[in-house]
Amino acid sequence: MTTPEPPVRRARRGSGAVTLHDVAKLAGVAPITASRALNTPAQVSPEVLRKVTEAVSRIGYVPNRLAGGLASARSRLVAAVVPTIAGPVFLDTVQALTGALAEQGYQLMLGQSGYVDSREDALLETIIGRRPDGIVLTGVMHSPEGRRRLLAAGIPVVETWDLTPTPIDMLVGFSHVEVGRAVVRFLHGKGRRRLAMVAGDDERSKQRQQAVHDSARALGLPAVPVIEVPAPTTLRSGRQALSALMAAHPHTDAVFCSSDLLALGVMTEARASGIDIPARLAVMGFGDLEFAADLHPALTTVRIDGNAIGRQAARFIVDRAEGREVAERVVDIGFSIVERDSA
Amino acid sequence: MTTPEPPVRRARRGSGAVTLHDVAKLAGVAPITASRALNTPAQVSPEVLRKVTEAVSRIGYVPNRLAGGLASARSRLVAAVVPTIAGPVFLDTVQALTGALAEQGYQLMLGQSGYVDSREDALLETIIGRRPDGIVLTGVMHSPEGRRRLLAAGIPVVETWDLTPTPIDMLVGFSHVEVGRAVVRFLHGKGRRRLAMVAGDDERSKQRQQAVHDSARALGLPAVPVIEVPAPTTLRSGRQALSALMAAHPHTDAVFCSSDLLALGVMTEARASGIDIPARLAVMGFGDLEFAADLHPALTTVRIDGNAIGRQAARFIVDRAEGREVAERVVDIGFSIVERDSA
DNA sequence: GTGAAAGCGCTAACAA
DNA sequence: TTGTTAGCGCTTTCAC
Repeated sequence: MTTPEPPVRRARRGSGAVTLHDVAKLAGVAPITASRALNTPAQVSPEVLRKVTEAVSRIGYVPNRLAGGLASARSRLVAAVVPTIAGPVFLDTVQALTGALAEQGYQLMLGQSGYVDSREDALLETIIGRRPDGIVLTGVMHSPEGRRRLLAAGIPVVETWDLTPTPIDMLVGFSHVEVGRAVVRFLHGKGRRRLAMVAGDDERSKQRQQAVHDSARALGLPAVPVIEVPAPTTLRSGRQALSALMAAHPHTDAVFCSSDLLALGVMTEARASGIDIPARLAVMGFGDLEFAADLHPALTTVRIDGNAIGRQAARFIVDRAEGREVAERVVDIGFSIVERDSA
Repeated sequence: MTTPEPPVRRARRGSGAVTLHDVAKLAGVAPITASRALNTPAQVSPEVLRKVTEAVSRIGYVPNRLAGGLASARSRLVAAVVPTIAGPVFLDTVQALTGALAEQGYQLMLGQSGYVDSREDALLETIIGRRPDGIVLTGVMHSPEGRRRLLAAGIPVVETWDLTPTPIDMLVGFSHVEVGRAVVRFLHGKGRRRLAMVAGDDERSKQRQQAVHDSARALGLPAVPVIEVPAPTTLRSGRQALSALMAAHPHTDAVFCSSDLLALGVMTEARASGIDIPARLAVMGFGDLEFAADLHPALTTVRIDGNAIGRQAARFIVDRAEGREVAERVVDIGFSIVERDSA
């Protein structure tokens, strides 16, 4: 007579990977102690710390952050949304963000809002599904519906590259209106009177356009024609825009472009059609990308410190994730006009 | 007289977020059924599907992918490593990768190997910790130690932008040796005899250098001087390189640059010092970035389809993650020489 | 087609 | 300082 078999425990086999359990066993401590040794080493005795550290390197343990994130409700993941990564404008910001986050043990997930047929809500859904500790919106407009979902999910949000009057949460940017004004003052101060703009069709560009328009009027300058080009801006659209501009407004003596790449396009077209820069036409860019200083003539442009924006955004999110209250939720990173040869 | 209180269950409160349990309750089914309705709708009855779908949208349920990934050992996360995101070379690849993965419900994590004081093993550790379903190495060299760790972790690896003889796992790229040969043949065919190179100091560039050197010798051309510039390549280093080159080798009649940005720098410097392109000096780039066609003169360059590389890499990884065996693990994406005006 | 039970690997809460 | 217990939210396994 046989005793009834106990129910067969068909335990799900783990992935076979080394787990914290293995470390703990090898070190002769409880798993939680091993966990503490790794996460808050100050809380364990030097002896335990040593044993755990040794066990970790002996068996090549790499903590499973999925499990850690699930248990602690802190994923150490940060999402960044850009219109497209292919435009050079936000690269510095993304780079700085990635780097600064990595230094703190956080990682960046990249989302592109401008990608073909990706509806905003689908993007938000994939992002929220990862339960990131924060989300950085860069050069991105978002629907009221999107704002609500983000807020509802309780995810800290940093908006960047703008200074909206009603931020969702945190904000690091600068005033595009001020940029518009400063550029008009600058060009006016250089004796330019017939200004024009070549501008991308994004929201921030529109703000600068409006400011340029208003400032020009205030200074008694003629109306400022605007050639709109689709975002993302390219060298090609800069060339086309200048040729359209000169056809319609041949007496233009200064062009403010909404990106350095557009400015390069304008300069390229100018050279191809024998327009002297800056004698006949002043050209200003926006962004101060790395190449701006080395163009010929060197590009006068509006310097935006994308790197600083990225670092501040990272600081905001890490502070919030670590439970530190963020005193000032809005940082104006400012801008400056870098005067070179093209204007 | 009071009955003894049951032991207080201080259950850890959930984050308060809506879970699959809530959906199931609302739909009147078991959680696992709700799970199936969402993940494998073909397995449930239309009636159940309807109820679950409705419940989801009613309470705004967003699945927790951390939990899902932990339970299923499939994170639907893919890591990409680039030297730095700030250089324009790999942008198309990263963009295509992000987009193609997003379409399949996967997400991209970005890692930069060239960031300050980030040791390779630290980067690998953070990546492996997320248990990604795949990792894409782009323009990145990796130590034998790194290869072993990746392999040991069982993570599918796609190397890109090169055709190494001993791939770790999967590979999508092209032959830099062939590029070097083709460029020399092309320039030789155009009657150029005194070739030179301006080259970044990365490994792939070295392969092209060697090939150029060998091909030139085979054709009986004089030795090809190389001006090395640090990676990432910039417009500025292109300018400096040309001026150094012309000082040392004034009779050079063709320059092959290891990036379009370098080529733009060379062209800029040439113009600044009155060197006519292409009459006096032919210039070739590498990459065929978006701006190349619109330069003045339009840049003759080696076209690399970074977008296709990204899409193929995504396909490799998704195929593997979905359990489809990848028949051919190496894809040569090829290249072509785009003849324009500069050479 | 649907469900109960168990567990993925980790950490919060409590207790000692 | 260390350990026990009970989950985090989901999917696998097995059974019906």
